[in-house]
Amino acid sequence: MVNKEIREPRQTRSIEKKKKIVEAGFKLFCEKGYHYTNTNEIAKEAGVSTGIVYHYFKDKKSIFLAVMDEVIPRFDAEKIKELNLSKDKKDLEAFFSDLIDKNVKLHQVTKVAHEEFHAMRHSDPDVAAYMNNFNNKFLTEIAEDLPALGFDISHAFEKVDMIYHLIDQYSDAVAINKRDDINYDAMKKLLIEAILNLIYLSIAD
Amino acid sequence: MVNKEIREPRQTRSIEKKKKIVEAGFKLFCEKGYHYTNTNEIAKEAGVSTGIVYHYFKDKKSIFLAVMDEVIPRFDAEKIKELNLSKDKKDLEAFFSDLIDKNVKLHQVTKVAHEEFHAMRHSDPDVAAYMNNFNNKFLTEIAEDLPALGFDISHAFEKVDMIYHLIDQYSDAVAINKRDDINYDAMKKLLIEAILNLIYLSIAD
Amino acid sequence: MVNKEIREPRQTRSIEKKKKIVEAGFKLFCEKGYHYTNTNEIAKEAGVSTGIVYHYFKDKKSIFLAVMDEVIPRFDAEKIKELNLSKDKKDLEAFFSDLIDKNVKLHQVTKVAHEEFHAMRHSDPDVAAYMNNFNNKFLTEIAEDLPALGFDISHAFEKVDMIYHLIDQYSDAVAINKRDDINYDAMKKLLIEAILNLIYLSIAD
Amino acid sequence: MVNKEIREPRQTRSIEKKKKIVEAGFKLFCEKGYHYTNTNEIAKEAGVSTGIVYHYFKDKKSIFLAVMDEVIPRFDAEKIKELNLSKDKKDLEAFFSDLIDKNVKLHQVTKVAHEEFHAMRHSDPDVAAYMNNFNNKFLTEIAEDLPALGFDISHAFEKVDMIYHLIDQYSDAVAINKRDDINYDAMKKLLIEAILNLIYLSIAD
DNA sequence: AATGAATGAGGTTTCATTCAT
DNA sequence: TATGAATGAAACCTCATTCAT
Repeated sequence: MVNKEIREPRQTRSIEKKKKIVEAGFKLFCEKGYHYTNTNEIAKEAGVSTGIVYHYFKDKKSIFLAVMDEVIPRFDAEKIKELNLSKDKKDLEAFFSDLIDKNVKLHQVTKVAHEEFHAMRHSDPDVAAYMNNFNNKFLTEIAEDLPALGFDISHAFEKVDMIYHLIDQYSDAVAINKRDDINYDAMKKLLIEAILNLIYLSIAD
Repeated sequence: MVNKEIREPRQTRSIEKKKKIVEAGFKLFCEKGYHYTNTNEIAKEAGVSTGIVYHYFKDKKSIFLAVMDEVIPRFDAEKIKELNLSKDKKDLEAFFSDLIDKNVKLHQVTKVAHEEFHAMRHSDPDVAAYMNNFNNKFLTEIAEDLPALGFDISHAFEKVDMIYHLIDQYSDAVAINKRDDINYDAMKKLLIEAILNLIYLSIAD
Repeated sequence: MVNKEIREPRQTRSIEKKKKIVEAGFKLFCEKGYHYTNTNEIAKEAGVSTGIVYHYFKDKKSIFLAVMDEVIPRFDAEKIKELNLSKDKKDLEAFFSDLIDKNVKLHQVTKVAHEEFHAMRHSDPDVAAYMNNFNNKFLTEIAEDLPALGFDISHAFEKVDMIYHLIDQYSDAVAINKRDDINYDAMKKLLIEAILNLIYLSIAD
Repeated sequence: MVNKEIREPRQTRSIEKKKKIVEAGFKLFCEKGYHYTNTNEIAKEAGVSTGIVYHYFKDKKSIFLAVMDEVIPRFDAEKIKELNLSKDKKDLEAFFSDLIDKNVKLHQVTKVAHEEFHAMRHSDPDVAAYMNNFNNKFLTEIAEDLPALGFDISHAFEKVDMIYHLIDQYSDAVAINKRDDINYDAMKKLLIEAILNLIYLSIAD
């Protein structure tokens, strides 16, 4: 029917309105989940009319995708910032301790958002593609940057992937799913040891 | 001739019907996600009428809860079976290699289910409570069994948790989200080394 | 998504409900036109709920198609009945006079319906295909039946088509779009003469 | 240097803009039908803004009415031109053959428009009034012109009407709704014969 | 005279749940 | 127990029209 592309508004006020919709979507998706948030609520939360939402977005899912576009890079930007910040660190133990602490905090803040993204990933191929692609790119970049950071290690891509998930898993556990029988401080020490061991591990091809 | 009908006891047939509904729900939730599966489809897939679904279940969410109740233990039973099966193994390297391979296979089937359960956690406190407890209980059990299996290691709970997630993460990567720049055979070797290192790692409290 | 075929209800009460929806659609489409009738109105007019409409029909257009399916054959059945009725007529002039009169009356009754069908034909290919097919089949059948009726004329198909439209056009003019400067009685006589001439006309191939 | 702008008179530019909107409306109404064309599309097709459309036209229907006002006369002007062009023809057979051919060509373009106008007639009394009058006026004019063209025939109005519709019907069939079992060349010959017969037909009042 | 973002009522359709049988 | 037709609230989305600029 109508060739209806998603508008990229030029004027400042318009961009702000689009942003407001994305922010409203982000807030509500986090609070209630994608499927329990309806477009009228998003419009109301953004302080705009129903119609204008569809002026800027093709459909509800596009709002979600825009939220991801907006939010995920914001999170990962913070992660990379942490990384750069410690470029000249020689004490790897302290570096990872720091990195882990920061990641835990980030998890505490972004928890709901990540959960929702994760949830959507399952039932929607577009979301899945987006998230997989993003994570992979992120990890590949880090692995590629390692030599410049002074690390010349074998199987960098594989190790970075493993380390990333170890840290993420730990952060997740601390931030979201705490167990009584786990000593998280001890676990953190184990984690750092495991990471350091892993970095200098070499295997026979 | 005497009309001698074979009468299936009602309760049994009921239970079977209920089971069919749960199986149908499980299948469809995995395939399409909770929110994209409707009750008519579940009924059709189960080979029963729409109405009867509401005879056995209060509402749609109850079907989901029943699926969790029914399905998650089944998976974990399989996992534990694998573990028991190799109780007498002395060669840990070979043991973990085997365990990883089996977990990869299991993953392709269970991952979708787990993701869906995880996804629902966000929008429903009942699901959240269930999920948070389950995995934890499973891991706690394994850690508690370790001494009986001949392993007397420090920080068993923490290590089991880390190892479990390392393996799970690897399985996930292989089964679902493969990257081009990763050599998964090398990664597996690294993984096993890391696990073995971790097991005998000791840290100062 | 869901494979949702249009149900063909078996039970009598269901069939009646489906019929009611079609009748309601027919009535409202005639009164207000397809685009000015909404599905809620159809449901209300049929005395059913909105939902059940979509139990029997895939979408709004399907209701329209069903109305056509139901109504057009009904009209044409009447036309053909007239034709059979006069199988043994020898006086062609009287026969056509009669046929024309009846067609005029039919036009007066079916006018609105036909106009609506015609209107939809333009903007909807499905409707167009249906109507073209129907009319063509109807005329072809008549032409094929002519020998059995005792008429062995050349170019029967072409002639039947022309005669049909001549009569239809006349009926339309009388029933719907009367002009002051036309003497419709005289026109009818001309029409009959033209038809008779046409029947026995032969042309060189 | 004197800033000497060439100033297009406002009114003229306005009229041109209005014309563009009408042309756009005509094009889109023909292509997709009135109800499937929205005002934004018309504006875009006309190369103007949405707002300005409502400066020149009260509402969407007014655009349609303007399209009719503008377009129908244009077509009929062409038809009459064809007629005049052959004023001095003596060979009626050749004349009609030519007229038919030209009408067939014209039909492909005008038919869609006429159908749409016709369709709108049903749901709108304004359109109905306009349409009912227009064709009638056109045919009346031709019939009144006939004596001046050298034809002094009885029942001119009725015959012109019938001939017009015979040709139109034929053109329609050839241009739009071709059937396999019809030989359109033969049909054309029959058509011309029928017309000639009709012209000189006299009936008893 | 001109723009195009903005409005919001209203349309079509879905689906968890109920109910007559 | 069992059926599946029936309900109707609520979701997503469209579009004629208005309005701030």
